[in-house]
Amino acid sequence: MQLDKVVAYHKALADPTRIKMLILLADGELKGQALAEKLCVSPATITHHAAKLREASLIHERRDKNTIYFSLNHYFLKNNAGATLDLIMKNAGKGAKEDDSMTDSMTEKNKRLAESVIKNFFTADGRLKHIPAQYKKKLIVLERLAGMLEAGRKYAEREINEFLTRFHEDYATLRRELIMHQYMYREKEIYELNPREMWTKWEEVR
Amino acid sequence: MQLDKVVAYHKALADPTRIKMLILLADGELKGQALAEKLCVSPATITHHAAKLREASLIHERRDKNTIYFSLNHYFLKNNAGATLDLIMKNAGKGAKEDDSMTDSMTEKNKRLAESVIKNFFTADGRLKHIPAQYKKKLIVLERLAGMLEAGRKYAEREINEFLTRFHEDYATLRRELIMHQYMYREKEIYELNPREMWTKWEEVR
DNA sequence: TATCTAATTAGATATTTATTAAATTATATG
DNA sequence: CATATAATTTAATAAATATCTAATTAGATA
Repeated sequence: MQLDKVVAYHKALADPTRIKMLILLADGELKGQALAEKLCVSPATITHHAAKLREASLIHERRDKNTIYFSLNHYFLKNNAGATLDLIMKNAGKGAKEDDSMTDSMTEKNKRLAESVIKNFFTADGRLKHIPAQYKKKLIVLERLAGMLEAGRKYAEREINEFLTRFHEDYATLRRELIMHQYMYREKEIYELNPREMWTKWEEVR
Repeated sequence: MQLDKVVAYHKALADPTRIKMLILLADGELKGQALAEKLCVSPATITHHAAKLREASLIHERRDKNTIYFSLNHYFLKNNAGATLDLIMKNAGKGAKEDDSMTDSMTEKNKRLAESVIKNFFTADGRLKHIPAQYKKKLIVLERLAGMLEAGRKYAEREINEFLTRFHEDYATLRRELIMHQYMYREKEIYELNPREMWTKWEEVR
C-alpha cells in the first residue's frame, strides 16, 4: 500500500461523524436516511461521508429499489490497520544516502537485504529456521512464502496449513501474519492470495 | 479509548508529511532541522507536525542542549492500530433504542451481556471453555482476565504464561490478544498492565 | 552580558473539508 | 405520463489545517 492510500485510509477514519457511521453499521446495514436521522445530519452529508468511507474500502453499498443500504466491510476494517506500520517500516533506511537518485540505490539495497534474509533464514532444503523478529525481515520472509502460492486460487484452511508446515511447525503464526500483512485474506474458511498490487510496496514514498 | 482519541490518532496519520516524518524516524532519532531539510519544509512546519504526532503519542522527544531529538514511539505505533476496531465493535448495538437516555440502558445491556458471556465461556472451576470468536465477547473475556492481574506490577513472560495457562492451554493467543487490545503491554521481556483508563471504554460515543 | 543556535510561537494565507439548502437524477408506482 | 421517494450533485459557507515568514524564547557559550 502506497503513501496516498495510507493517508486516505486515515483521513477516512479521522472524522467523528464517520466513526459514528461505522459504529452504527457494526450492527448491520442501514439505509442513508436512517444514518442521517440517527446522526442528526442531512442526507447530503451522509452521501459525502459515505464516499470517503467507500474510497477507503471501509463500507459496502447495496441498492434495493430507490434505497441504498450501507454496510461495514468487516474484512478490510479488521485487516488493514497494520498497513501503516508496514509502510513506515518498509520504507525505513532511506536516510543513508543524500542525493536524489536514492530510489534506485535503495531498491538495490533492499534487494540485497532480501537476498541475505532468504539465505540466512531458510535452510538448504527450503525450510524456515525461524520467523524473523525484525519487522522488515519478517515481511521479506512472508512475501517469499506468499509468492509461492498461486494467484487467484482458493485454498482450504487445511491446504494452507499443509503448505506452511513445509516451512515451519508454527504454521498458525505464519498464517496469521500472512493475513495481517495483507498477503492473503480469508473469507469464511477459504483463503486466497491478495493481488500483488495490494502487497505493501517497497520504495513507494517519493 | 474514546472517540476523540481515535479521531486524533487517525488525524495524526492522515497527512503525507507526517507519515514521511515517521518513516524517517523509523531509522532512529533525528533533530528538528534534519527533518526539515530532508522533507524540504521549514522548521516551523516540523514543530507543527511534531505537535500532532506527540499528541497522538506516536513520537517521543528528547532534549540535548538546544537541540530536540525526535524518535518513534514504537510501542504505540505497533499496538494502537486495533483501538479503532475495538471502539467500533464495543459501541455496536446502540441503535436499538431511539431516545436520548440510551446510554444508561445500554450500559445495563452490556452489563447483562458481560454476565452471560462470563457465565457461558468459563467453566465452574474458572477455566475458559474456548476463546470467543465474536469480537465483543472476546473483549469481555480479555477484560475479565486483565482485571485479575495486578495493576502496576511487572510480570515476566513466564509468569504471564503460567497465569494464562490456568485459563486456557493456548496461552500464546491470549497473551497476544491482551496486548493487541491494549489491556497490557510488553517492553523487552517484561509485561505490565496498562492503566484502566487506557482500556477501550464501553459507551464512550455520545 | 552579548551572542549564537535550535526550536517555538504568532500572524497571515491558501487549501481542504464538513455542512447545508436547493436543484437534479434514478427508480418505482399510480 | 405524472408523481413520489431516496440519493446525489451543485453551490455556498464556515471551520480546520498546512505552510510560510518574522518575531520570540530557551539554552549554551564566549
